[in-house]
Amino acid sequence: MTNSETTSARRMGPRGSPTWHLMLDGAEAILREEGYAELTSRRVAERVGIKQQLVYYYFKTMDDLMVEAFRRLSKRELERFEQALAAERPLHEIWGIAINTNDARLVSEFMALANRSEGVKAEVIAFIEQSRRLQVEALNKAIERKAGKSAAALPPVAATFLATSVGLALTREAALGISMGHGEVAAVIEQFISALEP
Amino acid sequence: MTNSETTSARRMGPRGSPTWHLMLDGAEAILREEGYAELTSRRVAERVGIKQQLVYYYFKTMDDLMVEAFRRLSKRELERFEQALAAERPLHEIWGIAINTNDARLVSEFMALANRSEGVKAEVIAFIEQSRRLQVEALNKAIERKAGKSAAALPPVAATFLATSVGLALTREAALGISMGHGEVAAVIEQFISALEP
DNA sequence: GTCTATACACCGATAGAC
DNA sequence: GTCTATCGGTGTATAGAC
Repeated sequence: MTNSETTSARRMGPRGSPTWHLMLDGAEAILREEGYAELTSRRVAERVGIKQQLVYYYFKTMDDLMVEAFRRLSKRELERFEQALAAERPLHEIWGIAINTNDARLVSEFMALANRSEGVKAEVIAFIEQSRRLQVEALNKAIERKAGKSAAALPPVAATFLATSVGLALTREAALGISMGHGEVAAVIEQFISALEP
Repeated sequence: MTNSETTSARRMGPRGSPTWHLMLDGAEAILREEGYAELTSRRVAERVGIKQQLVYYYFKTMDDLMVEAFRRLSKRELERFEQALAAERPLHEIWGIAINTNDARLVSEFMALANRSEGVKAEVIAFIEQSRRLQVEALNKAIERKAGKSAAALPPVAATFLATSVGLALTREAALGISMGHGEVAAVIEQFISALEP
């Protein structure tokens, strides 16, 4: 009875259609510019120039819309990662991605969202673990390439974790207008990275 | 005319009264357990067992309530910092505070809130800068104490930034149920800290 | 100091016409 | 595929009685 599948299934639009993508574009823009508190069916509709109720033709609930939005973003980001990490100095690439301001806000909004939506949470966890896996793999390959190097300096997983978390903190603070110590930290990290990956 | 000070000032209760604190306690609990999306006058009232409208007797707007809540928390945390940092191995103390799960959630909710409220934003910025200043000061003193030591290893401000950002990332991921690489990172950081502060 | 009454905006979601 | 109509719920905030 409480099952939402069996009866009275509302009529639904096709996943992946142009309008479907348009709505997710709108949702992304709202998250990026205004934060998840403003992510409502009405605001999405307003943004893409359609009526509010049409959102529910393409997405069963707002929660579904959020999950789909993150899923799409996640896929896109992971592909970018794979491409970047294939370069010869993956640690440099990881650092470059980590301090990229553009998607930092978006990612952090989704992380906040993960605390309120089980569906989003599952996707966020999968994304973090998968990107870490990719990064570690890339680092391992790079180490093998110049084999015998002083690999004992830092386990790959620790290196990626460090780069990612420091990069996130830098961009988050920069968004607030804080810069205290940023120059010093960036210098230390970059020097360190260059030592590992000449 | 648009000034909210001049006329028709609503009747307001005293700042700092027991009920005032009670409401901030409720607000903190909500942020900690449910996130800032649930921080509404109705939920606060429900939590502390009073009527919703009474919130507006003690706080002009919900935004004011949030600012006051962070102000009170901030003061409390900075006092804890000052006390902890007076110990003989401040870097160890900073790390201990950074991986303290308890207030991490609270702080990160306020950071998200800072994106939506100018008032909260100003307080958050002041807090981050002040706590960093305290940490750097404590580290400098510790370095002077065992003077001549290999201080060139890492600028104090970089050390505190690293500890804080990695600690935050660890606790945030742990809250999501992720543990991949955490052991390795913690080991690296702790070994590093012990090398600087034997 | 706390309550009742109340206004008004916005939200998620459904039903059904075109 | 998109629209109109519409519901019940929840949010912020104010006015005024006790």
